[in-house]
Amino acid sequence: MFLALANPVRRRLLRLLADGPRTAGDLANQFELSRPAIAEHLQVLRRVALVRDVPQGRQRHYHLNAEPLAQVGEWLHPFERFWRERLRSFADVAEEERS
Amino acid sequence: MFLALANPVRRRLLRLLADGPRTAGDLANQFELSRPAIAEHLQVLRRVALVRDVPQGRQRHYHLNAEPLAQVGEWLHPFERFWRERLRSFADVAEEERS
DNA sequence: TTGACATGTCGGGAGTCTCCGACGTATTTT
DNA sequence: AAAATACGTCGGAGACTCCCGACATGTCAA
Repeated sequence: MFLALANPVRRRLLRLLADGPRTAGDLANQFELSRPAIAEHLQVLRRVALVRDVPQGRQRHYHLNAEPLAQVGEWLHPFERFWRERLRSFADVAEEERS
Repeated sequence: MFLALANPVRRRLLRLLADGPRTAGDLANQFELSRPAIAEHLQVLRRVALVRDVPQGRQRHYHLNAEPLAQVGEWLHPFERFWRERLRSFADVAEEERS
């Protein structure tokens, strides 16, 4: 999961798919990389269920399945208070200065 | 950043530090790994500013600096709607079934 | 000052990641 | 049926990750 997100190409793939489904070749054309490289990245994303593929004729439409990302959100949650607290205290200071 | 979180040992280090500062040796004792291994993980976390170290005598106290994690939250944000929508529609279905 | 202690860093081995060209497979077109 | 298209996967090269034992550095205690 975190490992799948550790690669910038895969993160960009996910962002692209957030705008709607795309074919494998279409996705590959968005990068400087070779088509096999993208195919392998898509395989990684498929393994952690972040994308699903729907064969359609000789093409293959990939679409996002963002739900597993919720796990990341859950992991992140206990830490949120740290930067939110910091933001709140910053706001408080601003508040104080205004009065 | 994402790369730093890609390792389970480093994620566990961060969770440990969320409860308060600890010395390097103390942290190392929480793992089956050798002390040098932990020292290197801490170096990675230091490089992305997720931890800070405060030398104190011959020990070194590490403490969490969670702010860079906000970047992860920001990256995640555009995807949140996907699973939140799904959760809402699930709730709607439950609501419907009850009536 | 000498010895013990807490820690960082180096060298190197085993495994993994990332990438590519080449090849195999299924589907559509001619 | 044959050629073209859209893919996936394989073999292998190069870089990187993770780990450890050994060593270096700095600090406190006797």
